[in-house]
Amino acid sequence: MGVDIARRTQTERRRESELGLLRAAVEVIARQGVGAVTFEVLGRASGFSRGLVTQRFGSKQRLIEALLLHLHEDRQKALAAQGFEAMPGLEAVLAYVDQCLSQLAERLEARAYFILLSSSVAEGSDLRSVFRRTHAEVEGQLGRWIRKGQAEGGIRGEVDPRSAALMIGCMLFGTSMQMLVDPQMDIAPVRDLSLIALKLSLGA
Amino acid sequence: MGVDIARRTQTERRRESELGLLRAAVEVIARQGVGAVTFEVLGRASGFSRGLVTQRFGSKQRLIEALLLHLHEDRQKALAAQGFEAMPGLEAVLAYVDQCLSQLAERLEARAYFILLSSSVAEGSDLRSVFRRTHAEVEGQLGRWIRKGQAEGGIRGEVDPRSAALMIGCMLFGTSMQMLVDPQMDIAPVRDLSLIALKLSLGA
DNA sequence: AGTTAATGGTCAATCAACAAATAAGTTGAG
DNA sequence: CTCAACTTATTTGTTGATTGACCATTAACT
Repeated sequence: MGVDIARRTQTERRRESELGLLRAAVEVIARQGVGAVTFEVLGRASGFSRGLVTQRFGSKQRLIEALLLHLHEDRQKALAAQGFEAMPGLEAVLAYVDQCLSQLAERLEARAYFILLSSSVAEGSDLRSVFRRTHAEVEGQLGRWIRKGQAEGGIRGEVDPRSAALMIGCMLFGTSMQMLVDPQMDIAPVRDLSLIALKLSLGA
Repeated sequence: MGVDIARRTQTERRRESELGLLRAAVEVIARQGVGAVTFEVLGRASGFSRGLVTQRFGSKQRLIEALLLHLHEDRQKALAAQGFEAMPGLEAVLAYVDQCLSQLAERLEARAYFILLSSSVAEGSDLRSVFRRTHAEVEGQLGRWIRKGQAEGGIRGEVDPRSAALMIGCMLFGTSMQMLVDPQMDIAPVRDLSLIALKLSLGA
């Protein structure tokens, strides 16, 4: 009985290669852009062969869709773990904005997400519908916090939660994009000003 | 001496074909995305042949660069014609924001601009440096208006003009992108809320 | 005639996708 | 327990389609 270090079950192999390919896709996209995503490059970056993507995902298109789903699920999980629900509404909104903007600098996944989003806009691809859904989810969440804030009295009642949520979404979107255009940008003052603007326009 | 309707000088021919190609590029980009921009498609859309782009611009890359320059110059001209300079600072800022957001729905050029921007982010292309410059110009302009507003007393003195300008730029950027992701989006409430937020956070 | 503009044939490179071949893991009969 | 048949995972060879670019030819202007 040798040291069966390398021995894994088929399910494990499958899972590991799938995650490996997704991770590789994130890195390639975040570092070199979607244009660099070829089966060849993906194979090298993942340590597998160029043929595996097709085997696992059927096509490049589907790999990207799977990746997007993966990124979104991760994001939702991270969100749930953050404890925003326990905070007062206004505070939750502000903390969420804060966290989104920080993540972009730190996490390759966040970069990859917005780069994919850019790509879908650039190509007019139907991946946009997926992004519409994920944005709608974010805005739904923001809207609930805003309503909660209104119930608590921390947020003015005249504010329309849907519109405010959408505006906040746009703000986050734009700041994230600007960071991708100009990575040198100092995000702190923009974040601070955005938070102030939100406090003033939402706060009771 | 026949009716020389079609007779043009070489310079005119050159200028017309160049503008025709640029106009075609705008339309293709705005309607079908940058992925659809091939010499073939561009030829058909412009009414010229697929070979002309290479003749006029040398390469696809250079066509895009020329287009970007063209779009930016047009935008600057439109801006100058708008009479923002005569307004009080705060008002100019708000009117500018308003105008940017309206244009996006109306003008193909504005769509094309942001689609190209998305593409440069998606591909990590060095076209981003051009966008950094154009954004810096917009922010410079906004910054001047803000300083003017501070001198006039309409904008609070504590506001840092550079950061505020950058924040406004991000807001515009994000709202524009969101419109490209979801053309069905109702922009009016977002615009109104954004303007309110700006008034509250900048206004004295 | 001479010069400049525009066209369309052609080529080489890139790349996604398919499929046949190989490697790794599983199962069950002896 | 073990090894051979079988299933599943992975690799590698190949192909067809797309497309940017080049260039020789034709058309338009001077």
